[in-house]
Amino acid sequence: MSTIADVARRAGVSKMTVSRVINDSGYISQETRERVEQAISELGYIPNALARSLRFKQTRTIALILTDITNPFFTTLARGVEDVASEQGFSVIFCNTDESEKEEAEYINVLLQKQVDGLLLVPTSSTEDAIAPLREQGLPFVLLDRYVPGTRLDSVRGDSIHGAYALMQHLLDLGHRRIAVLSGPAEVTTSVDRVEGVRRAAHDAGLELDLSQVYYGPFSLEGGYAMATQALAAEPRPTAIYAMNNFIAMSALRVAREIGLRVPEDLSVVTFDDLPAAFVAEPFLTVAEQPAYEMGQQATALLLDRLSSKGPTEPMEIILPTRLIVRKSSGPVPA
Amino acid sequence: MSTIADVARRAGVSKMTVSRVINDSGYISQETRERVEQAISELGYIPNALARSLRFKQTRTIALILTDITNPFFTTLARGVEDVASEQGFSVIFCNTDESEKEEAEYINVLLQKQVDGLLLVPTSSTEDAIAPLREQGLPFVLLDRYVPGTRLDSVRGDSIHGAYALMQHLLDLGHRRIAVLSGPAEVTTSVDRVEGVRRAAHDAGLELDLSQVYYGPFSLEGGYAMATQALAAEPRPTAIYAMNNFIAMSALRVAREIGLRVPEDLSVVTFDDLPAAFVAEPFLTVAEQPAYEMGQQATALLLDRLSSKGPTEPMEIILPTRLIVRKSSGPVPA
DNA sequence: CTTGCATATGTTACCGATAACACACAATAT
DNA sequence: ATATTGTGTGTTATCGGTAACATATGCAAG
Repeated sequence: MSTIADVARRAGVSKMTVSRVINDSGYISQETRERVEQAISELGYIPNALARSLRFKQTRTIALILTDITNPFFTTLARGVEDVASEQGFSVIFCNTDESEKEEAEYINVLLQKQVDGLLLVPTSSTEDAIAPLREQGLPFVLLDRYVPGTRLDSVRGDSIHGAYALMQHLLDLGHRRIAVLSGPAEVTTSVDRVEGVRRAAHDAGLELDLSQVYYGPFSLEGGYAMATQALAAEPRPTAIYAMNNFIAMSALRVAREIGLRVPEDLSVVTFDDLPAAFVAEPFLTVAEQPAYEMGQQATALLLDRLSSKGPTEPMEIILPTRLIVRKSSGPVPA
Repeated sequence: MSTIADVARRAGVSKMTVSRVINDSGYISQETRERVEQAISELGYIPNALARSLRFKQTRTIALILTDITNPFFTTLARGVEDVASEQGFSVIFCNTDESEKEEAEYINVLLQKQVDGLLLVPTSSTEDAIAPLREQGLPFVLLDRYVPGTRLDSVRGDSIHGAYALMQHLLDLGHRRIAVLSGPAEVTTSVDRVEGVRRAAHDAGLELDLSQVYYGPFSLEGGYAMATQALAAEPRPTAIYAMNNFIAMSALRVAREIGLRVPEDLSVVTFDDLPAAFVAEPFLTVAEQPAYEMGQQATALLLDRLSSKGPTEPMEIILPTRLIVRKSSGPVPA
């Protein structure tokens, strides 16, 4: 691995002259430039970005901390992030926390050490603990998908309240009254907001949300399985299941099948988050779809914007609309 | 952002002493250690990994270059990579090439500049062009999923030949003889090997593969759609479609539905790559499943191993077995 | 003929860390 | 009493770049 000094020696000039050729800055005679370029290609010289970063205090690297890249919502979002970042010459480090605050804190610590220019974060907890070090070190960051209540921070997320409202309204319109809500963790803002959307829809229909019908658990297949099992064992059995994410919905479908319930004849199932068309031959689930790719794009654009513009600005909250897609998993109340 | 010099000043010692405290190296009196630790926490000092990396020539960062993180096979693989890497204290930069050699070359260039310690690469082309700079700069790398024919390089991949063989044998056992093979790009080794597996299975059954029934196209929904449309328009129509990846299979199912063919009654469909259980309520496709997560894990383990052990070793090719999972998308030949 | 500016290149210091070496002092060995 | 060893700390140089400043030459303007 040759350095700028090697190139300089070979071309018989100073390091500075080589630097000028590389960065096309200052005055260089045509002849010198050619000699330097010759030396560069002979040595296969590649500038060391580390050294540059050390001086410039800029790594042109950002990080994306999410809970699990394996969740198709986050996969798509990650793709949106990487597309925008790479277009603007930034690299993306990705990290999976699995909802662990400890993992999250460790990743943040490492990323601070690595001097990433900015951070996109799907926060695991609703407290400010995780982001405290970020503020302290002055690292620009944008919250993704979730936010931290009571703070004003840059954040990009789906419109959970209205999305949840529309989905609930759809069930109510179909005549459902016994609706089991399988939510994510009670501390996560997406859960809270979606339950709130559900509550409002019920309220606006002249009903009150039966809190005993709201289950809380992890946003995972296992969490969904446990909640669905419990919910469907209740008497009288709910006529609809309202899942707060795709994993939970998938488990609900599984449990329904296991206990011999047909969807939607015996049980309606609706959920947040759609699955990419590439994964489903025949789209079946009625969903509130979030624009995951755009979320990733916009969060990254916002972050990179923060990096380039110096002055402090008002925090920005970008809330993207969800889209209700009615399919075959929801139907009228069974007789 | 405070530096080691700030800490030293505040604690009234030299930078070296602070460095010793941080790294717990050399001799330090208890009293000095406490003063330094005090200063560190007062300043919220975080060591600059860039500066360290510059000295040590080690960034503890690797990169993963793949075609598209959105493909569930690669998503799962990426998760395997990140899990092993983070466990060993490495960060992962991820890059999507979309099968573009230009993108690939650009990413590689940037990553070389950023001094990543190693690279995991799903090569876009079958030539050595892309990896030439890697060898030249002496950057350790492991090929993933695909390889470069005629070279001996570290690589981890699925057993395409035997996987394809088993899947073909399954179709032949069911009595299918008119089988359309919807392959990926003809230059990609996974395509080549899978077609070879198909050919061998046919040969061993006393048949010869009808090359006019082999279609080549991108490993994408669009590619699959075009190939499936063409294949199913042929006369006599094939009784089975053999897709070489999940996207192609999904499009094949779509085309079948569009032209009113029932699967598997009118048409059997089999494919490489399974979808994670979380995405499918009722698993339907007969597949040759590749252990994507393990592939990511093993490739990363191999790469990190190369980084820590100095001496040159024999290149290692790890070929992981695929698993035939027979489901409902394949059935006997229609009468 | 001197001043001034454009052109071309080199020198020094620095970004933030650490290895290697130097130095000072105490305790122990001879 | 002196040499040796262990302990604790500081100084210098370095990783690979670049900003800021310094230097040198040629040519046009006053």
